[in-house]
Amino acid sequence: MKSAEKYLPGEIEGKWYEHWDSKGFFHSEPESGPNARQPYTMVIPPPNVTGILHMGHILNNTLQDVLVRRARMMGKNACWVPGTDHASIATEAKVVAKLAAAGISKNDLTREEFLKHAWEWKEEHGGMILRQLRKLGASCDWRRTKFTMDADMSESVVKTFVRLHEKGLIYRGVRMVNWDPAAQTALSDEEVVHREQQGKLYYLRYVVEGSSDGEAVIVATTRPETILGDVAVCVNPADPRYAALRGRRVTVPLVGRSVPVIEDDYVDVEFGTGALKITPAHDVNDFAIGEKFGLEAIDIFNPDGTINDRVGMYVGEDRFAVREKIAGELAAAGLMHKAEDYTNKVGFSERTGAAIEPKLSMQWFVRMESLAEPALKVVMDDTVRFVPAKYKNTYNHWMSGIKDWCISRQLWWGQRIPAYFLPGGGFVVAETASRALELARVQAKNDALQLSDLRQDEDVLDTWFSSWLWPISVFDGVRNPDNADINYYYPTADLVTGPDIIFFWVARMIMAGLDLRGRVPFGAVYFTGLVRDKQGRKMSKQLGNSPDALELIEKYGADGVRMGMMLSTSAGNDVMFDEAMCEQGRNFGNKIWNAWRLVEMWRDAANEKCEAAATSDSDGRSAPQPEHSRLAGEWFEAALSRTLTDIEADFAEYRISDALMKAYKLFWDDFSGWYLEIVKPAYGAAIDNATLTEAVGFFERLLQLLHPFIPFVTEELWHCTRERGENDCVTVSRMPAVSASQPELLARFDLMREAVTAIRAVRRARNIPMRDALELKVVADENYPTEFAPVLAKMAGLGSIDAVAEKNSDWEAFMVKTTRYFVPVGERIDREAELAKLREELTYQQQFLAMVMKKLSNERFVASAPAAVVATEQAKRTDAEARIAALGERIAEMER
RNA sequence: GGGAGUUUAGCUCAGCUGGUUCAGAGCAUCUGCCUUACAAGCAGAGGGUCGGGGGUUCGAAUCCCUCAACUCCCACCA
Repeated sequence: MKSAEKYLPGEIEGKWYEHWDSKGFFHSEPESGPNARQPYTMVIPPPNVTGILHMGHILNNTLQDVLVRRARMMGKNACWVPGTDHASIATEAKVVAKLAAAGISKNDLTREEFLKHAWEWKEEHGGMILRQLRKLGASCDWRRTKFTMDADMSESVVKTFVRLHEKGLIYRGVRMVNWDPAAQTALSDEEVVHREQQGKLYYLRYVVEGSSDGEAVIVATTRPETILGDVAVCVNPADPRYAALRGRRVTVPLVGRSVPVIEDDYVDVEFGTGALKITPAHDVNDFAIGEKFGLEAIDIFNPDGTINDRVGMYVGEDRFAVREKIAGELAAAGLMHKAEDYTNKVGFSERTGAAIEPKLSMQWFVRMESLAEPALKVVMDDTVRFVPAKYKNTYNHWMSGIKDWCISRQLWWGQRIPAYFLPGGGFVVAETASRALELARVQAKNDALQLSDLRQDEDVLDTWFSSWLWPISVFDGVRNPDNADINYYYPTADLVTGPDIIFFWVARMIMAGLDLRGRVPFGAVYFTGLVRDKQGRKMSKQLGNSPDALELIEKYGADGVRMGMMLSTSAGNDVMFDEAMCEQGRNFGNKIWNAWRLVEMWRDAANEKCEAAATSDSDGRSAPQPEHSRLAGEWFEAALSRTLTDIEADFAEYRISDALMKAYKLFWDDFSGWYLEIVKPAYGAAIDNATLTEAVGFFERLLQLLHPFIPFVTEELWHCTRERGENDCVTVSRMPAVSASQPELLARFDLMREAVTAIRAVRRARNIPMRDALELKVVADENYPTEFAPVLAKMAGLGSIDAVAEKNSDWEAFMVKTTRYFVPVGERIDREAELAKLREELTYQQQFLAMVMKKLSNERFVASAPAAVVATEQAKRTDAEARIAALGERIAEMER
């Protein structure tokens, strides 16, 4: 295949994805036997089924794809399972909104009707994000695509619920829960976000009963509307101010209810007035106190946050409207002592944004303590490695103080709780209705009980109750715990996700993994940061500061966008995303493209010559390989090998951006800037076969090295380097092997490069063009890379290199390490400038030597520093002394 | 209120258990080049008291203390 003239990512990307997919390169099956490959398993953090690709997904999935593609090329049997999440509350909210727009209220529909709409919505909008992931190049095993509400996945969820219930880890009870009045469901603690809010602190007068002078207790509250549910006023028993109130009763303002004054040391004497109103139904602490004192809990709210008819005031009005209104009426009635500005933290629903109402209700909970204990241990001892490790702290803190998990949601979209209520009270929990009936008959001691007598719990389970099974359920390991897939693929290798769901998801997956399979679900968790914009703001829809992911891909190519992301990310740190990075990525693709065009040009020229030779019957054999090309090959082999080694180390530490940067520099600087320039034939000359073969070979290995990062352009060019069958793709090729490390060779090549740079500087200063050959003189010592002289000659445009012992006055001089080089520039030498430069250099070297000598003459240094450190200081001294001597000589010569 | 983290060049970040001329990289900037692979490029250059202060040490960007700024997480003070 011949490369196109210009690098246009849009023209090649889609084509290759289709090809990979049609070949099934990303599909994995378990292997066994002596030749079985090791699995490398990863499960995608399932995006919301109706979501669309945003920058966070790009970051997250590119990282995963890099890891998966690399593992595949390292000879592992890579399996990356994709899928989507039903996102109970968010999806239901969307469906409700859509129905509302069509004039349909959820309340008018039956559960079945609503679910039909929801499934329609899912079919229509679902899975778009998965198609977008293909654009990004994600090498998922699409045949394994899962949805958390697929029949088998739901079965796994129900089975797990039953199992945990049997183990006594699930219970039902009336608890204070976080009530979302918008979604009209309970939420787990993790789904509530606390934000500061400007409000008022109202000081209300509770008149003491039986006092003639209108004596009152002043109570401070931020929520005056809740006085409707007041059942007591509480003071600290040690508070002398209220000693006289012991055993008295007070009247709740406006409401007129008579409530007792109780005493509990929970009350902070310092805060407010030291007197607290007790509203057990609407405050967690009040609830605890209410229980302690056996007080009634008066729930004053409807599920939607309006006032109910329990008290008969403000019925049907919204809680916030009532707050305003009641404050005014209290003031009018002289029951408002004062109101002051106050900032407090209010909980909001993560999904709907509604202010959370603490509400007493009957819910299902999972007992967490016994699950959390082993799950904490495996993270602290690195059985599950957290990258970066700082998240171990966060995890530890949460796990140590873990609360029970409220798993019931008053929604329809999700797995319905498999609990069945009996007509005469009580309930049974079972995987199926028929099993439930069996159990119910036993429990009720009534064989005549029919299915229609049972009433299944209306609630569904928290979405995370299905997500926490994900690494197991995608391999059907819940229903069939001994199947081939789960045995081969579990535990997975790495998990890539955001720290924001460390509790929601990561912690719970570890618990589920340990509980269901006795093994952790993954070996490492790589936490990505948040994607922020250039100004450091979180990317969000509201701010509109998030670039359209697909437009970016359109503009820079998926390779460019992937590269832009990878360049600006390090584990756990937020990504300050800058589109300029994508441009850099695109430019890199262009660089690779053009480098190939150069090599291809040489090849075409060589072939033409060969054909011409064949027809003209003359000798068509290639010229012998020039020495500089042979040397360049030797060097680049070593450079490539070193980079491969370094990159391996980076991957072991999950330093993906470092790895990419190394590959980037290897390609751009070493390969394109040096190797290709060294072996480039003179204008009009043909390249020799040996060099051409070697150059193509290097190019192919570079493509392999780069492929995990930028899969598309590398695949395209892979098919240009030689004729290949349709199965011969870089994506399924084996990563090149590392050859022997040659640090000495690389170091000496670098000395040569420095000499080239110095000679180029001389040319620039004297305005000597490359076509004018220079003669280099060198006082060769052990730091003179004599073996690379042919390369030096070519790259610096030298006519000759001669060993000399002494400097001539019209030679311009420079040093590389301890080696002295001279370039005769004839009349063009600028004596004064040269002298000034030399003196400056001399001063620097003298200062440096003085510094070294100070160290070395410090007895304590020599005595306490390790021998190796002292030795390097000695070497520095020798070097510096040599340089100073040389500089002195040169200056003396110049001055002569 | 508790905890964690960050602070190094204009920007984004490396710098692992203190010691290689350690003060780095990429991008950006500036200078000179349209040199037949690439101007999405080439050859170069400039740029930082490593947040402030104090300490430990022969030696500190690196360890300790302290102050400051920013970020995140957790938490029931009305």
